[in-house]
Amino acid sequence: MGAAQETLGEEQPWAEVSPDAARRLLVAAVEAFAERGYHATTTRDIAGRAGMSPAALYIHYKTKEELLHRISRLGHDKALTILRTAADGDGTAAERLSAAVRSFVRWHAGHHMTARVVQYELDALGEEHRTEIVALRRQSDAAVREIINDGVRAGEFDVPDVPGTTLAVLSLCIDVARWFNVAGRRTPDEVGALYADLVLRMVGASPQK
Amino acid sequence: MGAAQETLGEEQPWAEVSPDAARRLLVAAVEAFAERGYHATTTRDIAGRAGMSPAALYIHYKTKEELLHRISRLGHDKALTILRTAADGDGTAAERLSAAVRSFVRWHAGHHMTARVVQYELDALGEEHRTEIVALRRQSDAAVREIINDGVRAGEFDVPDVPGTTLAVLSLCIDVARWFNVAGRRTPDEVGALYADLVLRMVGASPQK
DNA sequence: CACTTGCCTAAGCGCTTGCTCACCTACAGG
DNA sequence: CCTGTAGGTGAGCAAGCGCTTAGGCAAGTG
Repeated sequence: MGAAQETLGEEQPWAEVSPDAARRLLVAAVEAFAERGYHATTTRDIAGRAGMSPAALYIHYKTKEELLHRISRLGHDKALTILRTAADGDGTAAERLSAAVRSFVRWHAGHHMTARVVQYELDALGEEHRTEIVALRRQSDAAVREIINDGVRAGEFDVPDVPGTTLAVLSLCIDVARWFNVAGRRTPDEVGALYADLVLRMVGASPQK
Repeated sequence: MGAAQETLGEEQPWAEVSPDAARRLLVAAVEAFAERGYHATTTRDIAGRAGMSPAALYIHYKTKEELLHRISRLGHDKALTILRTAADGDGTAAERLSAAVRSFVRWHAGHHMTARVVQYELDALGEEHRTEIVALRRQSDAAVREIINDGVRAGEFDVPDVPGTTLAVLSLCIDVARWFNVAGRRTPDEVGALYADLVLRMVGASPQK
């Protein structure tokens, strides 16, 4: 149901997870965590959604927290890849910032279930796993700050507070996962385009077509 | 500890809650919900923080969910008041939008524990309570949209997509509650000023001092 | 004084939780 | 044919959950 809608997007998700039973459990966990939150989700619920008995979960994952960590890790890897691809691309700073926001937002809207878990269940992770994930987030931050700094140096942007603006841009994009609704009026593409425009205005780039 | 820092802000919080024991429980619940989330917080934890036995909680509140509802209701009332005050104030649309964002963000940063509970534990509420709160949120949305519409009509703003931009502005402000940290480098005032500037850029208002 | 009222606790009930364990089945290799 | 391995189940344990109950104590009122 929910997962099917998400699958319609760009690529087959979680293709890297095997065997099949482990992937089905992980998909079920994403749905459950996104709908009810990590702590409100029971292992029986996850196993049930995957069509298995509660005990089957523990053949593929040591604990419920390991499931969350796997989801969080894969999601953050994807998010970082999106931002780094845009940051390392060709073109002006404005073009790269626009591409970064557009694709980052599109991912958060199109995979809003995964994104919700990835972005809002951070402190349900154990100590070690959380520090690992926080390191990935700092790299995402660096990628965006890099583009904005480039734009300022090139005279394309007018940004008095680069770290603050970087924070605001990422915050704006991430929060899409909270409010985006499949039944809503906007498609992920439309939100991406709108947000790219808004962010260019935030950095004082001359409006582009 | 955490509550003390929050108290340093504008006014004595939760002054409207009485008797004293009920207020202590509510403050304890805000801290606990903000730190660990509603579902991960136990009634024993809340009562313990308030220096009472677990059973004492049920003298003042029927259920744990009623505690969350009270917090959510008071918080949303406060947030709506802030936005309506700014929207109904004097001055140009740019001045009113700037004031709205500045005070709204200042509240989310200064009372980030309360704000976190208010903004991110919505679906832990029961059916009835949630619909009540959602109605308040729609009013907040209307207040901001009102200002932006005024600005467009007056020719002060250049906004192609008013509903979308309204959504983005509110989203940007709300997400402050997620990342704001007391130990961080920025004060609530500074974040408010930064965000007011960014939002004016988003609506294409001519830069003001 | 007796009696009510407001606020609180110790004990614990019924249930659900994350997780385990003994056992089952399908199938591949020798 | 036997045996090892991968992937599954039903039953259930210990712990913790939200919440209730019976009762205690201090202050206010007739």
